[in-house]
Formats: sequence, structure tokens, C-alpha cells
Amino acid sequence: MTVYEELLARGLVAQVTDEAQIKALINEGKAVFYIGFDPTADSLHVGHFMALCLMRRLQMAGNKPIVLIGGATAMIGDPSGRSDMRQMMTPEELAHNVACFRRQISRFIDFSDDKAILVNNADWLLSLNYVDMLREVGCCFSVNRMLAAECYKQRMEKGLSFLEFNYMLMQSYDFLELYKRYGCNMQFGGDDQWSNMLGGTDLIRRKLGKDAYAMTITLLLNSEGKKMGKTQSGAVWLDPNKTSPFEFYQYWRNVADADVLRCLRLLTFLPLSEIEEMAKWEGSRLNEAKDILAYELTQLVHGTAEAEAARTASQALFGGGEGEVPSETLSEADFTDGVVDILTVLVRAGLAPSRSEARRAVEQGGVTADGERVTDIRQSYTREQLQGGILFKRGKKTFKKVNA
RNA sequence: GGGGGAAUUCCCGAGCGGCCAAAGGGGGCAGACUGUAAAUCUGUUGUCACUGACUUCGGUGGUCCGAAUCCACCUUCCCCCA
Repeated sequence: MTVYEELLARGLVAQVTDEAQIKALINEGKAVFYIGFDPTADSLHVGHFMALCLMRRLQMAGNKPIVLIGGATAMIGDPSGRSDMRQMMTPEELAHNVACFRRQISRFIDFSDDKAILVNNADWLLSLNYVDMLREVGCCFSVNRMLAAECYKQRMEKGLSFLEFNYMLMQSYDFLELYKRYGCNMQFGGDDQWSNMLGGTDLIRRKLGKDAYAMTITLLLNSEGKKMGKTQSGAVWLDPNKTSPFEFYQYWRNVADADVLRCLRLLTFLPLSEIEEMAKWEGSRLNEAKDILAYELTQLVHGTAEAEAARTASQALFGGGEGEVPSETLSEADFTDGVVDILTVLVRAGLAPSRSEARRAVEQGGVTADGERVTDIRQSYTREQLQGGILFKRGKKTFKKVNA
């Protein structure tokens, strides 16, 4: 199976400019392609992960990846598909984010022996002269066409600032610049990037009279059409300090039945034949597929040791075996007269954001300590009781081992 | 630049002087049922020293016994005209 066929079969391909050309280029390993990552946070998330995996697949097939960090574009903010303007970041925040991105990306892509390139568009965008830019690049864009683009639809109602409106030009300029510098002939990106990417291929054609190609990756949506990789407390991050390997594992272990197969295909490197086998599994057996999904992804992002640990911990909690569970150690200050009350424990362990919520959880019978339901909000524990650690659960899926 | 309108709790959105911690929906959380799934039903959803107190309705100041509700100024956004 060729690389392109595999991408298709996995459902990774959303839109392409010229399928025949793209197919030929990447199958023969002749693509020099780039994907841009705007450092809008201090960690990559699942969407980035998909893009990086795609890079890896293509790199393995002999193509050359260029990772573009959007140090300059992040200062503008891509309005595509957004309903609100992004918050402007300070240069300090940006520099920090860029450093975080670099560190994480290098874990996924092999930069040795010039097999891949990492660049920052701040290196060329920041020094541009406004009037020159308008004359050279601005003249190639039709405002009429831009406004008609699907990605601005929401913004046509809520308002779109001129700042953000320029984002498309910046991204297009990046593609042109990379084409000139490295012979970059292809750009990949999330499906929401389609118009920006087309802007690039258009610009290259107008300025250089050359063809370049673009392909977008399917957005990771669940069966209800919502973006995956998000929890109520925010994104599922790749940084273990922001989303622990255990939480990361649990996120995937808990996907809906209807989404497991799609996730396996889109996110893992497991052979398609194996995944098709799992498609035959029904009912509760799908839990096995979820475990495989969770394990595979945790391994890719955090390594085998962490994946094993997360799996063991998970099985311990839900199955009854033994394993390392996330824990929290109380400090002297948490004890009053040698005891801690249940509400303090829940808040300190991060199982409840406030005492009020902890109280409600207990009152509604949602809290257990070592399997025993806690029924009294005045319940308290001595240092000795906590010495060996007590497993507190809030609901079925959130827990912490608490030690004194 | 001129004219009109809006800002409410996580989101949407009601409220237009006391009965407002603020309707309704969505989302979240918990319980029942389950397979760590989905669907369904129930409860809950500002904080705390929790049958009470405190802080919240863009910001600041004011009127009033009393303001999310009235007045002034400010900030931001939307719409129409240019």
C-alpha cells in the first residue's frame, strides 16, 4: 500500500488541490512539505499531534518535512473558524511558547542529518516593510474572494479586525518564502486552514509561475460532530505537566463506542488490517479496542514506561489489581488538631475546585474513601489513617490517593 | 464623523426599583441503570464559618430606606448612514 493510499484509507485526507500530483510526489518521496504551528499556548495539543504524525508518516516515506513555528503569525492570530478574536500575546509569552513547541516537536520528528528542517516565520515576517509588502503581496489578493471564504463566516457577524484579516497574507507569504528558500512544494494543515493554504499556492503561482500543492487533514471530530481533544477543563495537552500521562490515557480510554475506530485509524500507527479486525468487535468487547487506543497514544506521546504505568493504574482502579495511582500528599497545614476533614481532602487532592462543590459531591453520595461511601460532610481523618494512603474517588472516574 | 442599540452567573438568554444568587435552555457535576460507552430518568450547578452570612449582573461615581434594574461619565461591541 502506498503512503497516499494509506492516508486515504485512514480517513486522514480532507481536501487536496491536485490529487494526482500530490499522490505522485509523496509516494515517490519527492515532497518537501511544511506544516505551520502557531505557538498560541505553552504546549502542543492533539490537533498538533495529528499533524506531527502525518509528518512522520511522510518522512518515513522519504519526504522532507519543514516544521514552521509561527512566531510572527501568532502575533496576529488566525481568525479562521473562530468566533472571537484571539487574545494578543506579549512577546515574552510568545518566546516562551516557541521554546516549548521546539522542545516537544523534536520528540516526534527526526531532525538528524538534515532529514527535517525547523524554521520560525518571525525570521522573515517581522522585518517586512509595510508598503513593500502591500505592493508585492497585497496586490495578489482579492478582498472580495477573501470575504467570501467559509472560514470567515462567523466573523462576518461578530466582527473581524484588519489585524486578523491579514493573517491569510502572512501564511501565504510563508509558503512562498519556503518555496524560494527550500523548494517547499507542498503544505499540509488542519482542514480549517484550507483557505489560507490556497492563498499560498495562489501566491506562488502569481509570483513565480510555479505550482505548489496543498492538502488538509481531517479534523478530529467525535460522532456528535464536536472537536475531540478537549475536556471541560481545557485541551488535552501533550505536555505531561499540563495533562498527566494517566489523564491522557484515561481521556482515550473513555471515548465513545462510535469514535474508537476512527481514532485508531486517524491517530495510531497500527496497521489498518489490525484495526479492521477490531471493527468486528461488538458491545463491551470494544473496551479492548479503547484500551489499545489509549495505550498506543500514550506510548507515542509519553513513551512505553509511562504508557505501561498508566495502563496498570487504570486497570487497578477499574479492575481491582495493583498499580500506581496519581497521589497527593497533605502537608502539616492541612491538619487541624491532628485531623483533616473530608472537604479539605477533596479540595487539596484536586477532586473538587471549591469546598462548596466538595460538599455537594459528598451530599449527593458521589465520594468514596477506599471504596466506602462517605456520607457525612463532617467526616475527618487522622494522620495515622492517611499514613498508608487512602484512595478517594469522586464519581466513577476521578480519584486520587491521598497520603499524610 | 453622524444616528441607533447592546454589555447578566461556564455559554445562550430572561429580568427593567424590593418577593434576585437572579427564569428557561445548553453544558458541567453527582445518583440510578451500565461495559470506565451511548441513551434515559433524578438531583445539583457563586463562595464561605451553609436552615445564616458574604461577593456577583462591563467599569467608576451618584439618586434612593433599598439598584442587575434609575441618572452621569467611561470602556468595549454590534447595526444603519458616510
